Amino acid sequence: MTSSAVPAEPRCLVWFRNDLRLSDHVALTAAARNGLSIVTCYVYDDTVDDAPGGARRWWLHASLRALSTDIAERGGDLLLRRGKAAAQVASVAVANAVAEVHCLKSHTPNGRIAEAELAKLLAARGIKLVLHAGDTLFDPEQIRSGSGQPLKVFTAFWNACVRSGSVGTPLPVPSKLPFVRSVVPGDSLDAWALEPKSPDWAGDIRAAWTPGEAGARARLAAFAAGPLHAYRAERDRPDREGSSRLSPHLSFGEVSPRAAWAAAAGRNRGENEAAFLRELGWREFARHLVWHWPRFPHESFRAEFRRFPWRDDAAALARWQRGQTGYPLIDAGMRELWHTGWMHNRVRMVAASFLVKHLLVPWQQGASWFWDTLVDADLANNAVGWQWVAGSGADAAPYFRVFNPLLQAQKFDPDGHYVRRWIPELSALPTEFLHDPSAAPESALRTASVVLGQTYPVPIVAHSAARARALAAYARARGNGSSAR
DNA sequence: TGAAATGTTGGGGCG
DNA sequence: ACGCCCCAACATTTC
Repeated sequence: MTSSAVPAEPRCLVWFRNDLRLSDHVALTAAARNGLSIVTCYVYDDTVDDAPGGARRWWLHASLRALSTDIAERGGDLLLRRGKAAAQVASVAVANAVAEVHCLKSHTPNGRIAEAELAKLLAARGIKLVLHAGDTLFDPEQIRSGSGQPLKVFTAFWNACVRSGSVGTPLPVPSKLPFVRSVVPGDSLDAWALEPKSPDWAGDIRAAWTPGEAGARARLAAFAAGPLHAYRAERDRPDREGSSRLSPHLSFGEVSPRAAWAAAAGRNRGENEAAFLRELGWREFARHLVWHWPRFPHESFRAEFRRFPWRDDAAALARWQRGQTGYPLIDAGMRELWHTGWMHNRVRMVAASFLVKHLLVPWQQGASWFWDTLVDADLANNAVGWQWVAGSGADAAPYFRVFNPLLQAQKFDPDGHYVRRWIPELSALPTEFLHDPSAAPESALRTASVVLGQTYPVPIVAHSAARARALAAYARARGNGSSAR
């Protein structure tokens, strides 16, 4: 195919990023209103350090296929390009002689760099770049303290958000979308080979999820009709279907935060609706922090944690990754993550705390594993979550809040359904011993065919000793801090 | 969006 | 009747 064709009519370009939807898409809606024909594109940039990990590549493949279909049904064509985002978008824009490029504004360091480079490339050709704020409910740049500073405490941040105005109604898919084909060719999705081939490890993930805008809307509707009504308490129960499971859909932008807000913020907003909206608030807060502190994803926000005596323990990290720590709740979570690309939030907190505090492994190593295995991995949420657990972040859990995996299991998986589901080798143990097999009597282990150290590991560390070690390490880091100041 | 150690209180058993 | 002890239950402090 040649690329010399000149478009017959004036065009604009909509660049899809982490916003793989047609409804409530402010950039698409703006483009649909400006009277120009619309070319659409997506760029897969795997040259950046926050390129999608394995689980997200699988999801991206399915989601792009869904978006391509949705666009094709409306007479369009999603052009696929691979490489540096700014260069690719600019080349598509120039070849199609577009007047404007529309996209949603990013909050990540790499996203912002791409926008700046793109603006420069386009300006040199007289093309306008129009950035739209549509990835958050409230523009994270605009929310400030009374003295104009960015906010470091969640509650103050969320109060400022809520005070700043009401959240708008989600936009429908534009009724008229004058899509046209690009005059230059793109890649085929299959050629990107985003799906695992040999071995195909995505079987369980495929069964657990329906990527794409339609799947996202169905999930939101099912959540709003059911679990939302008991969300405040049930969201803490990994043994039940109490959470929204919207995170991967939100992270790819298959559903907008505004649509999620609208599903819970309507009439009779009670404690359950408020609790869900508050979780959307943490997503906003994470974007706010990363916007104002672009180093947040990479280094500890609080200085004393940059000199923390972390351990370089590849063996411990590997056991944590594989779900072989000997603490059933943690191992169940890590195996749920590996098999489904997702882990219940309560278990994420306990498992993350265990890596950082019981094993003293730097939070970045845990964040990196989550990045590769979570289908919902999001740069801001991931870093803010890990730093919250580690105690190194803004408005973080105090360092001495060390989760006791046994107590957490007894409290949030009281009947052991969650642990039994993911650790079948322990499933025959009576519930009273299930969460702490190393304390079970020999007879119970024998009856359940559990041989500690063989069929299931002995705990990698003893809880009380590990807790004491973590507190001592923190005291050392803090002590160093005050003397070095 | 903790847990453990420590302190306080009050009922009941008992000499 | 009274003081003493034990200890569970609850509250506070500390990590």
